[in-house]
Amino acid sequence: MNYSGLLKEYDLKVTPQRVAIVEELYTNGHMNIDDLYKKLLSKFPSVSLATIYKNINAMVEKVFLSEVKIPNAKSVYELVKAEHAHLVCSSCGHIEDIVLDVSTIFSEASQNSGFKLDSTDIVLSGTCPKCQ
Amino acid sequence: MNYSGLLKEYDLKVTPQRVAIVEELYTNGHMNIDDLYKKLLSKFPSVSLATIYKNINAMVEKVFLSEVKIPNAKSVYELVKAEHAHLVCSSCGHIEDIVLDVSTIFSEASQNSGFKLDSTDIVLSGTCPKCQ
DNA sequence: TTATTAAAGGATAATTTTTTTCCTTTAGAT
DNA sequence: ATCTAAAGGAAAAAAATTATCCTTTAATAA
Repeated sequence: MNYSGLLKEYDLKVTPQRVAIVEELYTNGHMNIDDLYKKLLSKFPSVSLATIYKNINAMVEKVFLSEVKIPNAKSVYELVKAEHAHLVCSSCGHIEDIVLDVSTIFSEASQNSGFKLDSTDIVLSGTCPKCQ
Repeated sequence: MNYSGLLKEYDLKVTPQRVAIVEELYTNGHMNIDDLYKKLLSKFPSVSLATIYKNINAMVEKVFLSEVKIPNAKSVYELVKAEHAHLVCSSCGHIEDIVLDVSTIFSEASQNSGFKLDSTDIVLSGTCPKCQ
């Protein structure tokens, strides 16, 4: 995967720290700030936590990453991709993506509320196959 | 509405500060920590922010309140009630409840993932009627 | 009603989390 | 190779949350 290219597409200057962040997120799917910091520290022993924050914020700003708020846990970040929901295992914390057909819910909600909707955030919690 | 009774049902000692918190949430539906603190300050000029935190945590612990994580905003709290989703206006910040039929999504997700699901957190964002 | 006690409130300190500042380094363009 | 705006790192500052300690009070029972 061409991480530098991805960063450029989103008007983000390519630095080793940024490439590492994107690489980690690409590999692990969902990570919180601490996960990222620990991973980056092993590659860049002097990396600063502020660098993680500044970069995550910049990437979210450019709509290259998105923040996923998880019940009873810290937010995780992921690369922006096609719309999807999230599954969270309350037992082991594992998070995975799932594509759902939300059109019914979407129209049901618009009609009943009068809102002009433009995005959905769906997190389903339960127990993953391994933890059952 | 009998706020003291509600608190007792959830094994929470009845204090004026707690009654005020429940009253505010009952009246306003969804409030964040700062909203609550400001409201309580007007009734109890010497109330401490720590009291708000301690009580909110206690009430969440007893499953009397629940935290709702909102995209790009602070969490809000609400009285626990029948399952429902949330609508958020990106323009004015207004939040309202909406009851949706999530059974389809629920079974779709369980079947495709193997997760044993037990709760859904759904936040739909858009523009409310007033802001359109 | 009063006395007792465990819990809650308030003030403050301590932690934790996140952002900002300031200076040095570096990526990207010339 | 040079220049410049932006990024990194260290540290401080700010913001958010939790803990501590003492006082007050709600709930219980005498």
